[in-house]
Amino acid sequence: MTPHATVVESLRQEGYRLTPQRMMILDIINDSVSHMSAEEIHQKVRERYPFVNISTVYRTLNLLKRLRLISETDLGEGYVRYELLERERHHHLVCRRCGESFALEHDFLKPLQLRLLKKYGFAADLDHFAIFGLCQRCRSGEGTAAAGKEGQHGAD
Amino acid sequence: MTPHATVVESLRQEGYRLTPQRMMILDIINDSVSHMSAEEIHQKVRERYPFVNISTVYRTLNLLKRLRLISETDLGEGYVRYELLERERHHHLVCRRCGESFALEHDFLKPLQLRLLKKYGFAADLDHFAIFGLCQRCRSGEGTAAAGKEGQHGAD
DNA sequence: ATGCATGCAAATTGTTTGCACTTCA
DNA sequence: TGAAGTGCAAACAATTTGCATGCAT
Repeated sequence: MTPHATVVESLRQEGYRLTPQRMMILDIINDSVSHMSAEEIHQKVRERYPFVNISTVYRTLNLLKRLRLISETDLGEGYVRYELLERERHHHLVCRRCGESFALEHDFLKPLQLRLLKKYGFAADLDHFAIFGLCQRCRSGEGTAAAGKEGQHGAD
Repeated sequence: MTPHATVVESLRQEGYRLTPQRMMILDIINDSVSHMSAEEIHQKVRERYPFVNISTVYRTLNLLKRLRLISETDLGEGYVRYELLERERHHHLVCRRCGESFALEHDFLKPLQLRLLKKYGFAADLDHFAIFGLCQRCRSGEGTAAAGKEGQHGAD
């Protein structure tokens, strides 16, 4: 599948070249069901064409990020995940105890976004947020305490 | 100034030792006006007692974080900042273009926190959030584009 | 042709860890 | 006295960068 036309056009319009590497990386991100890490993207790209360097992946990711074509999300895993911004907005509730991650509809954050815009004229990038806390199960004491990461991490 | 009694007691009650290093680190965090990086804390501590190692700082910070006595905030600077959780909650709006940071009262996030609790039973750690976006000035085109960090970064 | 893009390897950097020594409870 | 805490240095791992080469426009 080819990257959605808008992404490609965004690149061209800004004067960036559409190299095979960038195409492949875009393809991968576009095809993926969920958000991927740089390493995962690199692996996938190499399955098709083994000579793409990880630094190229990072450089492309940074470019797309700067152009706001992809979002960057820190789920507290020690690396960040990327995803096309075209996708339907969604967010995550991440339990700091058991590590479980729950989806959160974007509508949940819309009021906040709107208030920030109205009161401060601040256009928040609430594209793909991660909110840390304690899930219901862990709160009620029966937490599995599996892969719990401590602390409050970033939303992208 | 001595760390607030509650913090000290929290430590003791959990069975942790109250070593001079931990005291000093707590003092520093407590005295500081704003949130500090691990490196800054280390520097300050060394002004008083030059033999405290950076790894001890990190270990102490992680301990306090685990006990939820301090918050960890990622302002997109490449390192995280720490702060006593006793403090009055506040958050940040960080402009991705000019890098400027604006304070945001906690009341702004309370509705979200409440809704997450009610609907999902999820107790969000909305202690010290950072929300990235475009500030009013930059939106109106007169952005200074000073230290702009690209991408969407985490709240702590 | 010419400057943007890539590959490669080395560097960076915040943070963590292993281990021996120390010290508090 | 014995586990918890510390110092030190080395390890880590994700990401970035310098530079020579290559390719798109």
